[in-house]
Amino acid sequence: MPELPEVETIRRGLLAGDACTPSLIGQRVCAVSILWERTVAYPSLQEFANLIQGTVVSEINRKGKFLLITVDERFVIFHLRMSGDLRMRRESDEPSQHDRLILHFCSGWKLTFTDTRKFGRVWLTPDPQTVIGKLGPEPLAAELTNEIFHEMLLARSRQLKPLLMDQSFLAGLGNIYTDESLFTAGLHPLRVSSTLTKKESSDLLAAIRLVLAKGILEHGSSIDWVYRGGNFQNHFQVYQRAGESCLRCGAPIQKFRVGQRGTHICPVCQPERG
DNA sequence: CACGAGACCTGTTCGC
DNA sequence: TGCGAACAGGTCTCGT
Repeated sequence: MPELPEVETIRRGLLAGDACTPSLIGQRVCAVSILWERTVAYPSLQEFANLIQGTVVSEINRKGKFLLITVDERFVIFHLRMSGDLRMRRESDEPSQHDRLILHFCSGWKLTFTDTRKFGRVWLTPDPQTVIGKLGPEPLAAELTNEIFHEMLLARSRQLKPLLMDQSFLAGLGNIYTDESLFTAGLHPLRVSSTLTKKESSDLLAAIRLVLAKGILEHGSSIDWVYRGGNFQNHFQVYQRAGESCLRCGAPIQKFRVGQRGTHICPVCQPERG
């Protein structure tokens, strides 16, 4: 599920709650269940359980694909990786087969971290920088200007797709939103970052922001068996559309591998040479 | 520094 | 129908 728009959707849901679910804010932790030990990246299982006990949730923030939940003077930081999901459930609700960690609240609700593939991780730390300190800038932040972004691209000599997916370069893009952004910008995934003109660079940043904003507006993408109610999958221009017609020019969408990741382009709209 | 391969995991889909 | 291979929204580590 989770790239920036999906994590942001989860954050907003936990923050606001809905008709059937309370907000995560204000919940007091009365116990924790750790069902897959490797889920806890830091500290030890024992310390994690001891330190979180009795704390109260006061804030939910996001940086890139990380979700930061403030509990008293510390932060519970989740990374959902490939298949993680977070939701509020009643204590009386049936446990899910893939629950990996559960925060039990005094209110009778619980926050369940469900993660089929077990790649997801959680940290509990007083200093978030130890976990998210190496992340690049938020693509949606106003401080990231066209000039800065162009300089960032010129400072590297890397293929655009792996560079955009590098979280230390830019925080939040994954496979789907990278492919969609490159298509929107009309740039080939293998273009070398240092060759981009000022215009191409600002077009790319605008494309990234447009695609991410649409993704958030549609509550993220719901693919395969993991369904959260997002709708962005119905707006894909190239992702998962190999062989289908480009919605802009009609040429068949191509799929190939870039750095072990399935990559989708329109060969006409995204020529190899700029 | 840049890049590819392998590892970490489970579940679904595809090809024979 | 059955079975193995390939593939999936991510990231880390290692070798070249």
